Amino acid sequence: MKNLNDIKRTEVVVIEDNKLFRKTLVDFINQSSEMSCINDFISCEDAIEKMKSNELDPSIILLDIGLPGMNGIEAIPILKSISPSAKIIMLTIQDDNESIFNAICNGASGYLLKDSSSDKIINAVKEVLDGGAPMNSSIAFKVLEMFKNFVPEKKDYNLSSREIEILQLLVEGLPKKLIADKLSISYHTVDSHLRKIYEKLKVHSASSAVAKALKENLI
Amino acid sequence: MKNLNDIKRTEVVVIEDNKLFRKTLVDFINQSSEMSCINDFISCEDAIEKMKSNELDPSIILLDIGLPGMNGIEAIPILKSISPSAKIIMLTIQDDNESIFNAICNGASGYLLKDSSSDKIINAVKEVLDGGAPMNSSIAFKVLEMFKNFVPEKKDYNLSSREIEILQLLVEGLPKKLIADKLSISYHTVDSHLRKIYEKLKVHSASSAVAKALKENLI
DNA sequence: ATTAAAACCACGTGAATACGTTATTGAAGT
DNA sequence: ACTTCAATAACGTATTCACGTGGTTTTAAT
Repeated sequence: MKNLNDIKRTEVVVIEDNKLFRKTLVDFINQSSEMSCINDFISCEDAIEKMKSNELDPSIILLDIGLPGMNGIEAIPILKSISPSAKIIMLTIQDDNESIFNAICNGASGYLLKDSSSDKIINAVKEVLDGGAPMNSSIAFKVLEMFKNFVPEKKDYNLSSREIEILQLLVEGLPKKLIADKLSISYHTVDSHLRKIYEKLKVHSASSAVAKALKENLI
Repeated sequence: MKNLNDIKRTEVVVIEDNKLFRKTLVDFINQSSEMSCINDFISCEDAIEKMKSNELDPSIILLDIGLPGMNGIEAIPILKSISPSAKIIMLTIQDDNESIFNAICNGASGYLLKDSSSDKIINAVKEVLDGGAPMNSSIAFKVLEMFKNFVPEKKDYNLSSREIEILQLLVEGLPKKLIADKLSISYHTVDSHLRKIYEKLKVHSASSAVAKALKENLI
């Protein structure tokens, strides 16, 4: 029972429906010298209600996804609104892209699988407090895969730099005349550049050119 | 000196210009029982040449970014073309978004900072072979940040479903008349829908509407 | 030096567009 | 019952557009 009050321990909240796993987690946290589990909940609804009324403000929330009632992902933004400074670490068996994607977009700070060793979990808490985003390397792999999907490989239409410049202004919504003004060139020059752009992109309207430019990252 | 030939060791190649760090890495790899460093290079040019002529086919390439001559990021696709099954782990001091982004897009399988412990590096190799993508949690954090930037939070412009339908066709590059034909409605109806869309999106041209629709994922 | 390509400019025409204004219908909400 | 609103439709007009066709100048590569 030494060192209990020597330093301010990191306050952790656990939200997990499985009784055994929850107990294991809580015990593990309390056994460490740096952390203390100030509360544990069986559901998000419970956590949200108690955190509101009791004004709990943990530094870390360990959150399962597969919970009865409100699932962990939906709970993220709500928990964040109650306790804005809390960092949320997902601790779950769900490792499908959809879950990972939504957790990230909702603002989770870390994503571990439940089969992680207790050491890893404790360590993840430290890393999150340190500004990191701990995740299993298999999760990281999926994130990278998704990431790559977001970046379309750009075909090369051989646009000159001037053409790209004009395409950019077109994407900004400027009509030919204003493009001409902005570049201090004649309307007719913009016109002939645009024709060349249409030809290269194989389109026949400004809208199509804009769509192609944005979809294929030409700008 | 036992166990040297008991099992097939994972063949690793190191590309790193700093002599001391390279030696440290190589020694560490060779001291482990699972891996063996079959070659180490001071530059990408060196590695590419020798790997081509000697038909080296390592399972893992540890690759620095900040190399004299060709940098590590440019080298990724070349190394992959020579040795397609090789997984590449970046091991570098560069932790700017640009470098991370490019390494990922070029197909790196892992991304560690040089200050990682040797244990972590050895472990990363195992994780990569296991289909994971090991990375420091600070790197992971940056990846998540970039990831979130790719997913624009969509504002709600209160477009009706019909308006969205028409906006989609506009994005496909169809002129009003063809949109009308496709939906079997009058040109004038499309026209008035588009006016409403422009009004809601606060734009004044088809191009701008297309740009906004694509940038903000309205479709 | 010659060639090629990018960037520049001009005129005209028919088509398409943006927008003011007005109006009918039917469904959803109060 | 009343109102609001999406969806439909129409007419006119000034503006902008796409594209045919004709150029010049500047820059870069051979």
